[in-house]
Amino acid sequence: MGRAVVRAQKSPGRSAGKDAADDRARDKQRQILDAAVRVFARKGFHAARISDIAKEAGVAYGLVYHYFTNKEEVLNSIFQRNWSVVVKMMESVEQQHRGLKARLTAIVDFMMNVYKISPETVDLLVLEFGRSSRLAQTVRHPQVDRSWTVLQHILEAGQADGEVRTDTDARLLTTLFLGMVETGLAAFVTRMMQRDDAMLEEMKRAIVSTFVEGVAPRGNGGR
Amino acid sequence: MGRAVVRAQKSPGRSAGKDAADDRARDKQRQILDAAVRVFARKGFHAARISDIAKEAGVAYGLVYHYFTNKEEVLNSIFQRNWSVVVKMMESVEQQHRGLKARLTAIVDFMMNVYKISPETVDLLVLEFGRSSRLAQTVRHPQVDRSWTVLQHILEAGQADGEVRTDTDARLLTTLFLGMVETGLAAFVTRMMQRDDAMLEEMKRAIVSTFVEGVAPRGNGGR
Amino acid sequence: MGRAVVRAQKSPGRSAGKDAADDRARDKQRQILDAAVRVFARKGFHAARISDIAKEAGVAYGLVYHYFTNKEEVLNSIFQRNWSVVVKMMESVEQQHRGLKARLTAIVDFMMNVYKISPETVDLLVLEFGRSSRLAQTVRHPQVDRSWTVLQHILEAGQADGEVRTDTDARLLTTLFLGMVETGLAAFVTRMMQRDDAMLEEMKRAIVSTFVEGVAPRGNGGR
Amino acid sequence: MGRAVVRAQKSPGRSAGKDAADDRARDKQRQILDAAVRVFARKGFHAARISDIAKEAGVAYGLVYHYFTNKEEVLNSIFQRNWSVVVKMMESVEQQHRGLKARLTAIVDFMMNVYKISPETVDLLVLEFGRSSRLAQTVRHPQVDRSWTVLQHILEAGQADGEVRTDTDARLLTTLFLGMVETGLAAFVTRMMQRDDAMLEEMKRAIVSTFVEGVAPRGNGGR
DNA sequence: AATGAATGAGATTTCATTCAT
DNA sequence: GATGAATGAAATCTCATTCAT
Repeated sequence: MGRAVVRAQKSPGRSAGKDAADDRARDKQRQILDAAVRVFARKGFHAARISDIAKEAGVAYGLVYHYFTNKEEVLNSIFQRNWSVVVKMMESVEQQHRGLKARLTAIVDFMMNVYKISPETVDLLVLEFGRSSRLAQTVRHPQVDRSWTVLQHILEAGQADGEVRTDTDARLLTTLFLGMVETGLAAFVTRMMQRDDAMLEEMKRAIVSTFVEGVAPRGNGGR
Repeated sequence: MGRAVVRAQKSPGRSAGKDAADDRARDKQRQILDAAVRVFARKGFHAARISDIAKEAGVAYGLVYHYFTNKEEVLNSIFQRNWSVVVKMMESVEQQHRGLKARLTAIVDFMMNVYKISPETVDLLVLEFGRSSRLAQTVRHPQVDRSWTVLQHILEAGQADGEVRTDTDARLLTTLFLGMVETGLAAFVTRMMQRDDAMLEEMKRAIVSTFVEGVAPRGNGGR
Repeated sequence: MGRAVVRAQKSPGRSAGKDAADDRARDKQRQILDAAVRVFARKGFHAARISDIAKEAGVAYGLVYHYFTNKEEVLNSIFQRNWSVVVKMMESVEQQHRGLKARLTAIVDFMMNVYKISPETVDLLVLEFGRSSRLAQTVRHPQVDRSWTVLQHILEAGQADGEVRTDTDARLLTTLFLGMVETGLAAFVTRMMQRDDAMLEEMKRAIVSTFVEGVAPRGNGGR
Repeated sequence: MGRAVVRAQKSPGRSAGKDAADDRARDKQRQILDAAVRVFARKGFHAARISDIAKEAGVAYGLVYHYFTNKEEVLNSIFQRNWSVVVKMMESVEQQHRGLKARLTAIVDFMMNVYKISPETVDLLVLEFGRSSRLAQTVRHPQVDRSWTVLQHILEAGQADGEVRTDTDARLLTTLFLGMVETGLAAFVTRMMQRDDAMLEEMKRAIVSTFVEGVAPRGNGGR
C-alpha cells in the first residue's frame, strides 16, 4: 500500500497551476495502476474487482473510471508501461553488449532484478499475460512482438557469428529461451522454488549457460 | 450426489438395468467433461459459463450440477484425468528407456503428439493450469508434483551417469526443461508459431538437443 | 430415524397378496411422512428439500412423488393426520368430562403428553402451522376450524353453567386459551424454557388454573 | 459497503453536499425496509424475493445489496428497529406506571395500537419471528430477551405486591401473558377474527382482565 | 413399486459501469 | 476532480418435478 513513488521532474516553464494539477492527476493515475498491479497479481484479472483496486489505491471506485475507460484498459496500461521498459532494455542491451552470452546474461539479469524489486509485477505479467492467447487476441500488444523481434535479432547475430547453430530457426530458439526465463520466474511466482537471492543467482547462471551451450554449433571440430 | 460411483457387484439376477444406467451416467459425465475442455480452452475458465458447457455437451445445465459440485470441480476433474495420463507416461518412460536423451525425447514426443491429437486439451492445460499459482493454491494437484518428481529423477540419473553436470540443482534444471516444453507448446497454442507438422518436428528436436547439450558437463576437452 | 411404527391390523378376509402389497405401501407412506415431520421440524417447510425427506426416509426421492402430489401435499397430510387426532381427542373430552376445569385439564394434558412423545410433531405444528395465515390461506384445514368450534362449545357450556363470565365473546376467550397453550408449547420448542417433565407439569397447572380463574365470573356475588 | 454509517462531524465549511447525500441514503434505506416489511408480511420471508422488495420500494434490486448484505440482514434490520421500540415502551411503562393491571393495560394498549397503525409490521413480527426457533438460532436478538426480562420484572413486582400468586414461576406466567397477546394479535392477523376497532378493544380488555384475575392469589375468602 | 437421471424455472448475488452531486 | 449511490445484465446454483427404465 502507498509505496513512495518517485515523482519525475516535469518540463519547467509552464503555468505552475496547470502543472501542479497535471502532476496530481498523474500521481493519482500511477497510484491506481500500482494498486491494480498488486490486486491483479493477488487475485487475477477476472476475480479482481474495480472496487478492490480503488480500495487498495485509497480512492473512490468512480475515480478509476475517470482515468481509465474500463477494467481491461487498466490491465493494458500496466502491460504497456512494463513491456515498454523491457523492450527498451533489450534494445539497449543489443546496442551496448557484444556476444551472445553477454547479451543474454544482461537480459536475464535485468529480468531477475525486476523480480527482486517488484515480484507482483512479474507475477502479473507471467500469470495473466505470459502467453494467454485469449488476452493476446483482444489486446495484441505490439510491444510484445517487438521484444520477440529484438531477441530474434540477437540470436540471428549469434548465428552469423558462429555462436549459434544455424540448422534451427532463430524464432524457434527465441521461444525456447523465453520459455526458460518465463518458467524460471514462474517457479518463483508459484512458490515451486524458494524465493531467495542465492536461488535467483543460480537460476540466472543456469538459464544462460544451459541455453548458450545448448544452442552452440557442435559436431565436426566442435565442442 | 451419486457421482463417481464405485461399481459394486449387486445381487446377481436383476442388475442389468442398473448397470446400463450407470453406463449411461458415465457416458454423460465424459460427454460433459469433453465439452468442458473445449469450452474452457476456447474462452478460459473464468469466462466460460456453465451454460456454455451444457450447451456444448447438449445437456441441460442442471445436469452439470448433478455430476459436479461446481465449475471448479469440473476443471479439477479435467486436470486429474489428463495429468494422470502424463504422469503414467513419464513413469513408463523412466522404466522403458535408458539414457537422458532417449528419455527426454520420448517425453517430448508424447507431449507433442498429444497436441496433435487434442490441441484443446493442451491449450487448456497450458493456459489455465500451466502455472497459475492462484489456482494451484486452491487445487494443489499431487499429480503435478509427481510429474516434477519423475522428471527430477531422470535428471538425477543423468547426473549419476555423467550426462548432466552436477554443479546445478536437478530441480532447477527440471524447471528449465519444462519451461522449454511448455513454452514450445504455448507458441503453437498462442499461434505465435504455425501449427504444422514440420514445425512440430523441428520443435521436438530443438528442445531435446538444446537441453541435452546445454546441461552436458563440460570441461574435459570442452569449454 | 426408523422409528418402529406399530402396524395396525387390517380387515381380515381379503386377498392376502393384495393386502400385503397395500401394507407395504402404507408402510412406505408412513415412513415418508415420519421422515417429513422430522425434516420439516428441523429445517422448516421452505428450507426442507424433497431429497432431504427421501434421504431421511431411506427411499429414492422419486418415490415421494409416487405417494404425494408435491411437497405441499406432504405437509398437508401431516396436518391432516395430526389434527384429526386432536379433534377426536377434543370431541371425546367434551363427551367424557363435565365441568370447564376438568375438560380443559384433559385437553392440556393431552397436548403436553403429545409433546413428550413426539416433540418434532409439535414443533412442526407450532412453528409452521400454528397460525400462519399464509399457509392457512392455501390450506384451510376444516379440521382446524372444527377444533376451534369444539373448544368454543366447551366455553359456551361454561358460560351456561356460570363458570365463565358472559360479558366476553366465547370465541375470543377460545383464542386466549389456545394462545396460552400454543405459546406454552412454543416456549419449549424454542428452548425458551427447559424441556423437563417438572416444567411441563407446572406449565399444565399454570395454564389451566390461570385461565379458569381468569375467566370466572366476578364482581357482585363473585369472588 | 457504507451502510449504517455513523455520522461524524466533518470539517465544517463544505459538508452540505455530503450531508445531503447521507440523508438521501438514509431515506433510501428506510424506503427499502418499509417495503420489505410489507413484502415479508404479505408473502413470508422465504417466499419473498429481493426483487419483490426492490419493486415495492421502487428501486433497482442491486440497491438492496448496496445497503444490506443479503435478505436475512434485511429481516434482521426490521426486527432490530421494531423490537427496540417495543423494549423501550416496556421499560417506560415499568417506570411510569404502578400496579400490575395498569402496567399490563398500558402494554397491551400499545401493542394493539401498533397493530392499528401498521398491521403489516405486527403480521411480520408475529408470523415470521414470533417464536421461530430456527431463525432464533441464527439471529438471537438480545432485544427479544430483554423484552421478556422486563415483563418478568413486572410480574415479579406483582408477586412482591401480593397481586400475583407466588406458587408459580414468574417466567412461566410471562410466557402465558405473551401467549395471549401474541395469539390475540394473530387472530386478527390470520383473519380468524374481524379486524374492527370494537373487537380490538374487547380483546384488550379480555386479555388484561383474564390474565390479571387468573394470576391473582386466591385463597383468603377465595375459592 | 422404485430409482435417480434429466430438466429448467427461478432465486440469489456480484460487479462493471453510469451519473448526479 | 472526486465520490459513491444507483442500475441491471449476467452468472452461479438450487431444487421441485418429470420421466424413462
